[in-house]
Amino acid sequence: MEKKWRRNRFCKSRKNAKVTEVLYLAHGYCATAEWARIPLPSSGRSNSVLFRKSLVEVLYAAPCLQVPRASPYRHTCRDKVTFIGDTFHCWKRKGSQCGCRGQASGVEPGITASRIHPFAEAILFWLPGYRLIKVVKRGIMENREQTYGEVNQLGGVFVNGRPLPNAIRLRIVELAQLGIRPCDISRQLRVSHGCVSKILARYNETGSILPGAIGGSKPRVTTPNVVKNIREYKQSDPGIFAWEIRDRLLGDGVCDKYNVPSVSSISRILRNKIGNLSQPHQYENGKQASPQSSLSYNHIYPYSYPNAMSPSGTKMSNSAGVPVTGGHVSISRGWPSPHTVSNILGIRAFMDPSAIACAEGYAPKMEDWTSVNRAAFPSAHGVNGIDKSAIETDIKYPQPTSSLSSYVPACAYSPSNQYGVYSGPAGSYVSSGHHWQAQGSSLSHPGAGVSMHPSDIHSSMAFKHAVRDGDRKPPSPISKQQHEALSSIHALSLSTSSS
DNA sequence: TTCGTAACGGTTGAT
DNA sequence: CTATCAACCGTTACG
Repeated sequence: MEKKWRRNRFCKSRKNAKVTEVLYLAHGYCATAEWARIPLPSSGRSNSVLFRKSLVEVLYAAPCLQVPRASPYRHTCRDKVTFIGDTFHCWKRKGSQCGCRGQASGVEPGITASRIHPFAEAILFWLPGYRLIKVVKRGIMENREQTYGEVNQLGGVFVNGRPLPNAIRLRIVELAQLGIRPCDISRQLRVSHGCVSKILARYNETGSILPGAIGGSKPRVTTPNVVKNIREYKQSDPGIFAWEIRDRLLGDGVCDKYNVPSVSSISRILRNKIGNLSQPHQYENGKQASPQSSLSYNHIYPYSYPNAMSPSGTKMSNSAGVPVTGGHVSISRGWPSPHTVSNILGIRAFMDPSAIACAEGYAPKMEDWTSVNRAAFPSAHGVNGIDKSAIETDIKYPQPTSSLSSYVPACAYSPSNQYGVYSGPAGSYVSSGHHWQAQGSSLSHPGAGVSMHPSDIHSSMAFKHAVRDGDRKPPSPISKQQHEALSSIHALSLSTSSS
């Protein structure tokens, strides 16, 4: 934290450095007076234009404070803000209504500012006199040990180290296909532009919206089959060099360039496993290699996912049922259905109750994101169908009890689970030149204010064959609630705020 | 202003 | 069971 602070504190070249600082204060990142004094003006009215501007930008970054641009301060220099219908009322500390009002869209009555956005209350405490009175550390940022989510500068919620929910990733791609600029997508979805750029670039390259496989290790290259071949080479030519063995492994097709052991590995094998050639086949006698395991690590690497779950919930070995596409790193993980948006959205699971039953491990976690999505993006879905008990089963990211719970993300789905929302090893998408151009008529109208219905997307949008991860994951269906979450994402208004 | 990218701090899962 | 490692993540700041 302090590192971040310093990085920005001394980043004089950035015009919006103060914005960042204010945001960090709002996060509760730097709650001590010592920290707070440094960049701030000592008194109110003598503040610089830049600083005032910065505060305005901060306020605009806070989604709860959709105040008229004409006079943001008039509405925000109060301690409390309560939303009543579409009108928000600013309150003084003592509880008397000051009469300031403004329009706030998409806000339910009676919700306080801090529930709309974790920045809000801290900013409100900050603003009067432009002096730091008190930094209110909200629950979401109160204690790092209890923090399950963070808020970026755009007000979006994210979990550090974890991928964005697939629904949002999909939304990014959808909006891009509608012709919306990445910067606008970034603002609208409150996802950093770097992330938008990355996801779009990846989609452009691979046709998949999926994140990469996190964790795990590279598959062993010294498979029993490789060891067996090395032994045979050594037996047939005791004076053979390790690099010669390596060449022969490649030449004989035992390995390819992706999984051929290094010379040092071969040396180690020779030393440790084949050192005593008087005991031939000791390896096979001890650890009988399955015929599958010797087949094709080369087709799995570098995106092996040995722990991927099969639809039946049983562990699937890497090579079991892996379609091998000659030499190419096809890396299918046994996805049976086409890589269409419908499958990406888990429609198959939605239609198939038996499949839903297989997704129990995933459902509650996605639900956590559902709540996040609902909070962050005004949705047409008014009814919250979240299964509380399902949420509570997430032991890794339990729902906090603070009033900010709607902001707290609990994106704890494992990669395999997350991937499980998607399915399909390709086939339906025909790459045709510009990936970013609309591929269906219903998506080809980048006009302003377009409201996109989920069904439009489902029916008209198809994803290219995913050459990375998507087609290597077994299908793991999603629940109805997850589908609802995705729908709520789709129900977003596409109106972009041009700056 | 927009966008690509590297640094960063984080998570994950195999070993 | 824990530590290590190498993959990936999204945010941030820079250019």
